[in-house]
Amino acid sequence: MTEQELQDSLRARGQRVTPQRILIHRALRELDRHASAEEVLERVTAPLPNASLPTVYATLELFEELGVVHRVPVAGGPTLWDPRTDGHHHLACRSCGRVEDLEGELDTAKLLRAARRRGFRPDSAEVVVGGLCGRCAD
Amino acid sequence: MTEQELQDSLRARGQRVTPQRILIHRALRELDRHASAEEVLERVTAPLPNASLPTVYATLELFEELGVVHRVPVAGGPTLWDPRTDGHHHLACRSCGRVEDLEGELDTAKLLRAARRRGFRPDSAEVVVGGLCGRCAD
DNA sequence: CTTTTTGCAAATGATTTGCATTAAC
DNA sequence: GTTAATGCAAATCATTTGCAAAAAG
Repeated sequence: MTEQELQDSLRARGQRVTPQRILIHRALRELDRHASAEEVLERVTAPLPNASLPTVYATLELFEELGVVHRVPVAGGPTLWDPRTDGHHHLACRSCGRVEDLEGELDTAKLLRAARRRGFRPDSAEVVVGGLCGRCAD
Repeated sequence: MTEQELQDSLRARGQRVTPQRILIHRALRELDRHASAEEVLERVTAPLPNASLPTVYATLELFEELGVVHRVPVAGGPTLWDPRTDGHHHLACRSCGRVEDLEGELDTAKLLRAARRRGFRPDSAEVVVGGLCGRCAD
């Protein structure tokens, strides 16, 4: 998502366009990996020395509602934020906790049907492949 | 997993069999749903009034290493513990945070291959279907 | 000018650590 | 007897809240 699209998305919901929001979005794009709120703040701190964690948290949550980012809950660590907005899968190292994107098709039709049968209204189906990353598989 | 199997599993790793461990395992089986450490403690407190949270946390982590339980990271809440040891999938309500088991087959061979191509040594592939549960889909 | 957003300080909630005591083996 | 496991109190880590000041529209 471009900066212009973010601004449009914000205005469309009556949300204000602030330097913090622009910079947090830019930080996520530039980090180009799953980052924690702390990591985002660090990156935002260079251009905006007084930026605060509460603002980062509030903004990431807002972005999630706007569909700008995905929240990736992590076992035993801070939740990570993923700037990709398309449905995709994840690799999670159970030793170091690292989470990476994983490309690949998957036929989830059967599972989604099972979910609906349970009264659930599904809107995503993502796989987490667990195991050991190359570095930890020693 | 039966109580006997748990004891064998503990002894096989040189771990001691304690009433706390037996009762925490029993609590998980009897709760028969994804429970938080707090909820496990509550249930253990009846037979063992002095049981403590640190012991519950340490024990659940040990059980995870033994493959006795699964840890389910939850966004915006305490991590939940799942007494099922077979690979299975999850439904996660993005409104109330509830997590339920989901039965169903899935061909993950292609994804696992992609994971290995990335130097990853995968040992599980589980789907999280996100959306709204029946109650929250109003 | 009005209302939202921000930053700061403090609060909360979950989980972990240090350490003396207790219990398994 | 030795060593690991437990319970307690206190610490830590991630995240949220209250509120006055600053900034967006």
